[in-house]
Amino acid sequence: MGERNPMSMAERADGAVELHAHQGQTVGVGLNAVVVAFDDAGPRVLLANSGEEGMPALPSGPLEAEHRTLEAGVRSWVERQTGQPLGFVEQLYTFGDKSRPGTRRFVSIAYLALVRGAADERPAAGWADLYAHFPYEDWRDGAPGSIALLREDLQDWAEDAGSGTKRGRLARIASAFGEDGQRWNEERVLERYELLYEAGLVAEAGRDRGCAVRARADTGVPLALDHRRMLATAIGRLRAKIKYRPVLFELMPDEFTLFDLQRIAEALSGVRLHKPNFRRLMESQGLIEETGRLSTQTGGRPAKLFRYRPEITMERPGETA
Amino acid sequence: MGERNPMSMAERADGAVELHAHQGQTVGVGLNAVVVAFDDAGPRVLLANSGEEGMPALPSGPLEAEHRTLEAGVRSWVERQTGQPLGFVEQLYTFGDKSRPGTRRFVSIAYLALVRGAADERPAAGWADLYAHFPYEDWRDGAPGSIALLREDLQDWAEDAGSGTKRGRLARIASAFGEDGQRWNEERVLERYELLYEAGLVAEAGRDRGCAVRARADTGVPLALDHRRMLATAIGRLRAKIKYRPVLFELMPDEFTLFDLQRIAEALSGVRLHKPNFRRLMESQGLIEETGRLSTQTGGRPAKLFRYRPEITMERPGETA
DNA sequence: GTACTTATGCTCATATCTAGCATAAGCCGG
DNA sequence: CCGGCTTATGCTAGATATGAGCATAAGTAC
Repeated sequence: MGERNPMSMAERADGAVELHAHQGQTVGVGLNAVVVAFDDAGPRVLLANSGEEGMPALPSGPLEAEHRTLEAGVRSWVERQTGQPLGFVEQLYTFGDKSRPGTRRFVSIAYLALVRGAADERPAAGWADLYAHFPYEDWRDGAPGSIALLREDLQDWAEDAGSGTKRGRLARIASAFGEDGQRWNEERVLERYELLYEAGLVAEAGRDRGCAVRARADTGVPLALDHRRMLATAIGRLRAKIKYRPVLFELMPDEFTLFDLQRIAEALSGVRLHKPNFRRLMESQGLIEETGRLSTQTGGRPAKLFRYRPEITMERPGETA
Repeated sequence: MGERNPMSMAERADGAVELHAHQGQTVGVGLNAVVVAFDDAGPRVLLANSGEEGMPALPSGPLEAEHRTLEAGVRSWVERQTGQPLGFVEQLYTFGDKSRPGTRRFVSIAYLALVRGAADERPAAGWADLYAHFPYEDWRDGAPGSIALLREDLQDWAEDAGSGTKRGRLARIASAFGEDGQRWNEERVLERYELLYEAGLVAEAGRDRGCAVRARADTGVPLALDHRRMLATAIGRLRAKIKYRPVLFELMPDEFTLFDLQRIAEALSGVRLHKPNFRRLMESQGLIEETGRLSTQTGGRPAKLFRYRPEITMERPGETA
């Protein structure tokens, strides 16, 4: 229980904590970052080394006195741990449930960050394939192979319950995985992950409850603590946000083709888009302009290069959720 | 920086109430609630008494050991301070900037809550008129009287700056207040409040900086600390959310007419809606059903009474942002 | 030059949103 | 009982956005 166990504040709490708890508790505040980028291999997430059971973890650290703002604290920790400076940063969610009775409470404030380029430019940092942690979220080449098995596993879990619970579970499964009639809603990433967790189909569930995982389907590479839940929250938020805010450009280089843009939109949302429509949408919004140059890297007809016009957007960073 | 261990949150708990990080940081975690309801007089927000300069404050209190979850902590504090039990609760944002050098850091987790009925049923609690704090946000009867003067005040503030800053300020004003061409976007509540704060046009700005407020326009009743900012965040989120989630029903009685529903939607969003279109939208979504009864309270033709069908929605509470 | 690849532009059908108008069905004062 | 008032309810035309397919342009590889 020593230094090796990274976020084990909970276990280290001394008795004084509980004794005086009625006064308002001893609370540790942690900052976590889901840093997303994109390279030739696809969407990536930045991971730091961790101790806990060897599972990789998000970059994170405690809130410190020098941090003028929470956001500054996140930037500082990520850069210290991975060398990666952050561009766009936005608060995601604050997690603070009491983990186990008798353990010390820990509040974790999770952030989403987007950076340009990943392994290409900064191979030192620990970039991982985003979809390695959520294989069932990638529908770019049609329904993932694991999805049928996954549904069966979930079905079994629903069957195990009493009729009341069972109906509720079936409804939630249908809503999250788009079963009857409804179609796949790519934004419900967290809903899906939570179902899998409750159903005991992800490794974290087995770890936290000390029982074996009975999943036959591939439910992805686990992360330390509740970091995969944070990642799910981040992906869901990002998938929703790219539809109404120009966040995509935070991932793009200075110059790009419309198809580059589309590839990234598809990679993040996990679904294929109709090319002419995507192009029309982008051009109609007035957020980009031609640079006048062409890209000959296409393999076919050269594509016009565009640049983002940040003047258009004057969103204030941070809490504009 | 003795500890290089990236995730060394393992700091000793040393005081009864707060954590001393080795950098000397102590953190208190507070919970705040923006509780919104609706009565005959319009939209209301629940306020608790406060000490600070006599300004009213949101119900709030420190996170305690008994609170199993953050949300449970919020419910507990609101009920303790105002007697009001909460229904729908959703996390809003976590504020944690260092207020003044030398002061202890405080992290505040703000929640949005919706309850049915306000002064009607529970006159003891401190319900205040929501738009008393944001008079310029109520466009139900056309542009508020203060808006022209407000724009002039903001204009003056922009003029005061150097040309670079000035352009930025003008752009932000135009974006937030919908000046040239753009029309009023009712969701940008926080953006507007922050502009007014920066421009020194709200009482909190004068209070925090110790200088006089030069506003000629009515910029609303101030709240303690940064509570009006939280309220602005809540209103913005709520205005956005009623468009794509059935949150409106959290404010409604069991039975209501379509026009009742519309009045509340208008009260929250601060703009008038087209009656036939609102009605069509509500009826097409399948979220409500007729009870078979009629309301004769209309003053004209009696209106059909409806009830909400919660079976339809199986949103998980909490983090489904 | 021919085959292949990707970019780009256009059109049509379908949903959704906006706005105005017409009718229904209660109340009220005579 | 009647006309005038109020509010509820229903319909429809036009504008705008979305979804999907097809035709053409302009490079590369052989």
